[in-house]
Amino acid sequence: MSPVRRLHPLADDFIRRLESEGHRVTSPRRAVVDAVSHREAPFTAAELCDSVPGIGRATVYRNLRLLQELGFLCRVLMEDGSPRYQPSHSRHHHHLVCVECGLVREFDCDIIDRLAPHVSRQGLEMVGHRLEIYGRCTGGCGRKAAN
Amino acid sequence: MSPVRRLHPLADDFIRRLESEGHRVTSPRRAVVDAVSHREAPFTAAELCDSVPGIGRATVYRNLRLLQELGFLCRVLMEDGSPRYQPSHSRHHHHLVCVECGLVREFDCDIIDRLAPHVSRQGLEMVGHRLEIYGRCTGGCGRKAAN
DNA sequence: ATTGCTGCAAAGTGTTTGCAATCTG
DNA sequence: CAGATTGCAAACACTTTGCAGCAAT
Repeated sequence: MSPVRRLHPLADDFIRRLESEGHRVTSPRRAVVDAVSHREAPFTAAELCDSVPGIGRATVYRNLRLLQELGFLCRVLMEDGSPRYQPSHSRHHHHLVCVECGLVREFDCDIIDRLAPHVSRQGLEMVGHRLEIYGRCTGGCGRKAAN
Repeated sequence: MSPVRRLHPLADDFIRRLESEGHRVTSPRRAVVDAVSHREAPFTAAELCDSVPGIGRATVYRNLRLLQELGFLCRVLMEDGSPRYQPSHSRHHHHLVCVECGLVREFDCDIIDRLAPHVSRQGLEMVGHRLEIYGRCTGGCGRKAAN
């Protein structure tokens, strides 16, 4: 157990879900979960490493993957294809990515699923998709790669 | 100049466009363009390197980038985020990617652009997007990562 | 007491860069 | 000929892995 510092509410939820799925709650894992929970804008793996000093890169990556698998985090691809991570707030959604400040909003819409028949006509049975929309915050976002 | 072997018609077109834009047509470049033109399924940079033996990796990468910039090639992201390349046949399109055989079809539709007002309501002025649809060839594709 | 988790360092990927030599236009 | 292009190898950036020790349950 050890120093039980106060956790972000989201982190608290994640921890509970980790426990309930039989994963061990270690102190490094707790730190990663907590760091992740505080993020507003999507972050890179390297940034996450920086925000949990003293914790090994490998551990950060391993937990990053675990959190993705459990659906706590989603991976967002930036315009150049590089991945960022962000806490996932809803089950299925797309991403609105500001190319200026890097902010990502979730965006719900089932428009793609409605393409299924159209796609099927092209000879493909749809099993998934990736949609990211890039743009600029209207009204100016100012902040650069906010955090 | 040197050994002017017969080129794929598409390659021929690319070469002409390269010339007209002031790029030099060297023999390695010609080889890359030709190799690229023969591909049906999307390929990785490594595969392209293999198909132009004797030509440096760096050269392949540099030309790969040039061809993308000129719009001859498009980059397709597979489900895991890894990039593949494919000759681009139309200006704007999305991709239908078979997760079994790796085949990629182009898919035209302006559905995303029609989301613009909706997105704008979320505070983002859309400047671009990425849409890839994953699925399985109906009727069975058989071939594994064709090409 | 198990056995999952961690840290380290090494090994992988995949892509880019510095630079001298080479080739095109 | 000037300047773009190439090849090589080294450098990079990012992520994974092997393994021995540690710690949560």
